[in-house]
Amino acid sequence: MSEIKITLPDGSVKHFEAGTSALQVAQSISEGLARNIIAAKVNGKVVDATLPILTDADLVLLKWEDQDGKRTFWHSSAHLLAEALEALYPGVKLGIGPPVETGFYYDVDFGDQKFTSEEFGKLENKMLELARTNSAYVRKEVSKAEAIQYFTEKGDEYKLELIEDLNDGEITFYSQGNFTDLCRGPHIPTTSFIKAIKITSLAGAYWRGNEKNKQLTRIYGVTFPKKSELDEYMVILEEAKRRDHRKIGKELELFTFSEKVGMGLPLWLPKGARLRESLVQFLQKAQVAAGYQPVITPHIGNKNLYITSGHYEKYGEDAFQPIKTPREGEEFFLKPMNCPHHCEIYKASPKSYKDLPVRYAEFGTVYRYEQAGELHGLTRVRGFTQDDAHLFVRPDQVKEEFCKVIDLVLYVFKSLDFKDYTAQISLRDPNNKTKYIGSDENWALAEAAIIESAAEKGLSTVIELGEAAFYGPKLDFMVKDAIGRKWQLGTIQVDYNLPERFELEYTGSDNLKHRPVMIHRAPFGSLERFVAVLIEHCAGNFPLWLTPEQVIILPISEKYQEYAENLLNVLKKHDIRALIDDRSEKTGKKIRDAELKKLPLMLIVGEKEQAENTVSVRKQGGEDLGSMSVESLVSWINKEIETQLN
RNA sequence: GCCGUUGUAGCUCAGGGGUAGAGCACUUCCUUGGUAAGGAAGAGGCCAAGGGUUCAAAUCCCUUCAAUGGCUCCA
Repeated sequence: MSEIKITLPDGSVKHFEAGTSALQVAQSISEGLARNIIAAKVNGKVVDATLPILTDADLVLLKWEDQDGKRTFWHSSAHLLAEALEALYPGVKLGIGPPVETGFYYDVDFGDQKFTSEEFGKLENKMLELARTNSAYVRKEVSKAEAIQYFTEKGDEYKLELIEDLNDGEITFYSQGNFTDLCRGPHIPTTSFIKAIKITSLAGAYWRGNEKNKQLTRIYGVTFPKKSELDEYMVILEEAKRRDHRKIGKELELFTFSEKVGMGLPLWLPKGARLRESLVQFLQKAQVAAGYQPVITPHIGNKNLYITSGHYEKYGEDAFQPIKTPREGEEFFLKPMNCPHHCEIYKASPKSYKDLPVRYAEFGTVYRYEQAGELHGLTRVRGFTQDDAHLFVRPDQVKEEFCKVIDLVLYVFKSLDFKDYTAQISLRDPNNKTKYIGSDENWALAEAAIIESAAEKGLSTVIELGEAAFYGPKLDFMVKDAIGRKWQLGTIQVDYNLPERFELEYTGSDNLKHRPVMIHRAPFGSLERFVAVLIEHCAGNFPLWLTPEQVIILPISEKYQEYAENLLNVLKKHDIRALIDDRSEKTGKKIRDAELKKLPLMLIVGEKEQAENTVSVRKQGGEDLGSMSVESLVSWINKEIETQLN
């Protein structure tokens, strides 16, 4: 019997007989540890804890706490869901059942049977019942012929379709209880690990994600190894709902929608507009410092502009339809992006290599006819304002300019305390080039420029194929909302194509005409989406420099109304956004209301303050800053804001 | 656009085949107060819109619109 060396993460090496499983290794350490082992990572690959290890290996024992452990746990839960579905609804056909970020789903074809959310409880109970049978997840290698035979007999055409794409010799089945599924694994040792189950939602989902295929019923669920973890999860969900920008936006009177105005067309209320204005000023200042020049362009553009840019061919049918004029054949589109307009600004005068880079910036409002089912609060709308800019640069300047834009985006994120973002390099889908315009050479140049710049700035990035814009690759900054959905905020794009389409030129030092490269960029992405994500990040407690109302003056009684008004005037002179609560209410009530409106600073003024010409300052949340002169308050506020912005 | 869910007062929600309910917000009056809810009265609704079933519909059915959870899409 040969012996193998198992290296554990702490560097210790243990000797075992070949064929020992990760679970047995765990048992050799302690029974308690073994009870918590969900799966194992052998030489970097996640496998069943029960899989025999045949050679020397690095071994990581995976528990629930590990990301890969959770994924395995939820994947096995999907199998349990499928088993319960087959038991409750005989004849259902199964699609796929993978883990997701939180939980898992299974796509199911119910045929003629009905399944509604009222049956979640029944399904959960069945799953729990099956989990308690303590069935082992058993792996079995099968030949392609066996696999086809099994699912042909079962009549599951979806699985058969999946098997078609698999190679003989790499097909495995997993079984637990009365259920067998085509599956690569790995899985948890037995069903009894699953102690708490929640079926969370029901959705339609196209088979293999293709709109042309049949729509299956997707059942989402989440499971835990302890009941208490499920309870905690439900609390977190509740908390996330409290942070929802649609809820807070309503409560803080930031924005609204009107059926009459039209779906997906946000209306900014005074406080929301104030907030947005602060963001615009903040970025404008940073952009001027970085050498950008503001430009302004109209909200519509002639159809020919978009024929030139290529947008008409790509989106013409799915956009807001053109505005016609009394003149025969004349058509205008609501502008869906600002780039073509900016290209024409570039062309307004001849450019020398000495003029470049040219950086045109515009807070440009654009209109896109998003599909009805896609609209979502402020994050996906039909009319929105991009903090757009286009840089026209010489080829030798691409990387330097790209890096400077990365710096600007990072500055914006840092100022707003966005730490939890992903930098995503979105490249072309190499298997579906027809979706894109432009030559392979230009795409190669643009993709290389992005990858190199991101590396140079030391960004840790993920690469996504097929996520590029149709005219060029992108570096996208993705941020999660309260419930974990990912949204693209900042974006930087390198584009060799539009300069060609618009025949943009500059005269080089050689006195010949050259073609500039375009960089599209938007640090916020759009003000609407940015504000939405910002709200969810800070739960409506905006930084002092940004919040629509910074200070509220709370006179203790009507007797101090005049004093309060004097204070208000002083604050306004110092550009501090302040208001007075002059209702005939007690101080406790006024404080409570100010807290609910998330006002950062409350000034309580009564007999004492009036006599001493001071204010008593309470910060939101209850901290007492004591009493001070209004001048000291102003400098305190200014210092606070300065700290926040640096 | 597709599958599911929802739509009652400004907001949060209860109710439910027989003339619409609560709390908060709002208005007026009383109260003039010291760090998270003072008291009273009042006003506010075609129960999303349209059609059906019924003696009778906010309630049951259908259609549309909108919101919402997903899918697909996202210049």
